[in-house]
Amino acid sequence: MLTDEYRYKIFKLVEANPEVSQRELARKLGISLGKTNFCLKALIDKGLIKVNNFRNSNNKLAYAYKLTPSGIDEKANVTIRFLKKKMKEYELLKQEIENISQEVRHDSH
Amino acid sequence: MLTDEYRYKIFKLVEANPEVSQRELARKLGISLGKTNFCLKALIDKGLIKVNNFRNSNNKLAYAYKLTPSGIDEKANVTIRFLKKKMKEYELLKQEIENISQEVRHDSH
DNA sequence: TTCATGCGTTCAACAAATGAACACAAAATA
DNA sequence: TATTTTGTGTTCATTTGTTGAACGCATGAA
Repeated sequence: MLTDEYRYKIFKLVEANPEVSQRELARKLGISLGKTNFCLKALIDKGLIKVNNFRNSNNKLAYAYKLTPSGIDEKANVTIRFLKKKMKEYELLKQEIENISQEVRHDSH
Repeated sequence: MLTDEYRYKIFKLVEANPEVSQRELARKLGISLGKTNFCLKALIDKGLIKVNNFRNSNNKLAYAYKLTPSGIDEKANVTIRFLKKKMKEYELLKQEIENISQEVRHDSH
């Protein structure tokens, strides 16, 4: 399942390091290789990321994942969406902590 | 899967309203009836909650879920554990929001 | 008696995630 | 050159977690 969390993180990681492998991506995302492949391919299929084969400094064939122009746009959108979601979570969490703290104080007195 | 979140919420809901049905519990927990039954039974099997059959004011047979003495102890423990977990989440979330906010500011300038 | 309601319980079906296994290409080694 | 090793993306059977319709049962209502 491809959520904004993974959209955001994949865009960010790929932009920072286009030569990242799917295995390393999986490790950094904290998810399995299979899911990483699924999410990444979804972004590729939508034309937001493209795959380049290129020769690196050692003349070795390597993969590079690059954000397309629409991918760059989408990264900005997703980042804002994800941030807003996190800020909402933050407020809810703050309230929940206050509520539980009050329960704890109340129960122990 | 029975996590501290549901342990905490079930203890709290059952203590506040022992006559709650599993369907109402499910609704308040925001999970399915099957999962509610699974979690509640786990707490019953551990001797933390006991089931009473009793006659209510209309002489109708009804169920009541009551925290046992060890259940009351465990509720206090779980509440503290859950609160600590939420406070850790809170700090992580705060940091994450700061990081993303900075990215957004940086990218748009 | 018969029907309707509401209870806990079950479990087939679904959804999501995993990671071992695979085909392939390049590099390293014999 | 030929062979083995390494590292890539890809696949998919398996596992894990969740759902909610369906069931048996007990009570109240008709």
